[in-house]
Amino acid sequence: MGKRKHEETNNENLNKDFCDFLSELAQFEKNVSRNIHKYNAYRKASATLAVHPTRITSGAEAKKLPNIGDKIAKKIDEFLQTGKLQKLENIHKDERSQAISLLTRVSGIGPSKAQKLVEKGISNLDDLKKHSDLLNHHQIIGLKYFNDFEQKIPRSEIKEIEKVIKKKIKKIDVKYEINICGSYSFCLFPNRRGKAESGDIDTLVTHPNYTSKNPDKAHIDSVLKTIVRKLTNCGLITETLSLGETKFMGACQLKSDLPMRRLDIRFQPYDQYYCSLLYFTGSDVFNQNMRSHALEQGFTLNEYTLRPLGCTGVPGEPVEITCEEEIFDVINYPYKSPEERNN
DNA sequence: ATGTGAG
DNA sequence: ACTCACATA
Repeated sequence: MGKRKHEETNNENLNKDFCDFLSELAQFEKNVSRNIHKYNAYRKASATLAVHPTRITSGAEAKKLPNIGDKIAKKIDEFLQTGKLQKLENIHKDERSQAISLLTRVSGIGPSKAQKLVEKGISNLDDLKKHSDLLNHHQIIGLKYFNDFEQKIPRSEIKEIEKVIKKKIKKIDVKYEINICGSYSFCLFPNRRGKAESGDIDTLVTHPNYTSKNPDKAHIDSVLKTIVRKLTNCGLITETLSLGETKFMGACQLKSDLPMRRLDIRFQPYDQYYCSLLYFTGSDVFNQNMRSHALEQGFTLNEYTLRPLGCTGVPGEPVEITCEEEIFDVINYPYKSPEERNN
């Protein structure tokens, strides 16, 4: 999902047109100007407007909100008066900017690599295909499946892939626990949050014998590699982008007439599994809210653990967690099923 | 070790 | 925000 521009904003955003141009400016600053501060500034401004309950009618009005200063206020006025932004018009006309923005959409190519390629005169995907010698393995696969990787994955397809993954892994040992996270989780229809489609397939795996206390490095290394080998042999996994002790990134294909899909598999310690599951199920906004609630209750929650905060603010020993509900329970937060975590 | 990239 | 994997030095 890394390459996708923006998350769906929830209930009717009255300032969506402003958010759109701010997001585009943010992308430009990140990918072309390589100015992370401006990138963050535009993103924050966009996020502020996205949740603002009323339609903004002037720059001055916007400026009263947090994260919006002089410059953005002026842009809002310009947009309100002319329906466009000269700065964006210029960017659209600029071939170098367009080339960098395009190359950046290839999985594995970031702003730095894109800039180097454009300096070498490469400005589109055909040029890039002719110069695959300049790309690493990840980037070659990203280019090969450029279109496939930008397709959303229907929930029904993820369900099928889930079946194959579970079947193959359980065949190694039924004690493995396997969950598909991300927007897949939320649903009544297809994904853990139940959204109808996802950008990629994020799989979490654990085994009771593998805990953070008892890492047994050599062994866990062979575990993930074995899983990946089996899923490759059965034809599901088609490409490996990276494979470490705890994380696989690659591609899979359910049927030959379907697109290649991005697949990640993480092997997590059993004692940290439910914090991970919560974290990777998201949504991002939900995680943020839940974490700040945890803080109010004197706990710190991250990808791995839920820990009480001592009076000095130092985190204590992790709370033992055996299911997702328990995390909600401990911090006194009303339980939300994955489908209810879209916000 | 450091930078890049993904998520 | 933070971590993992990789490439290069």
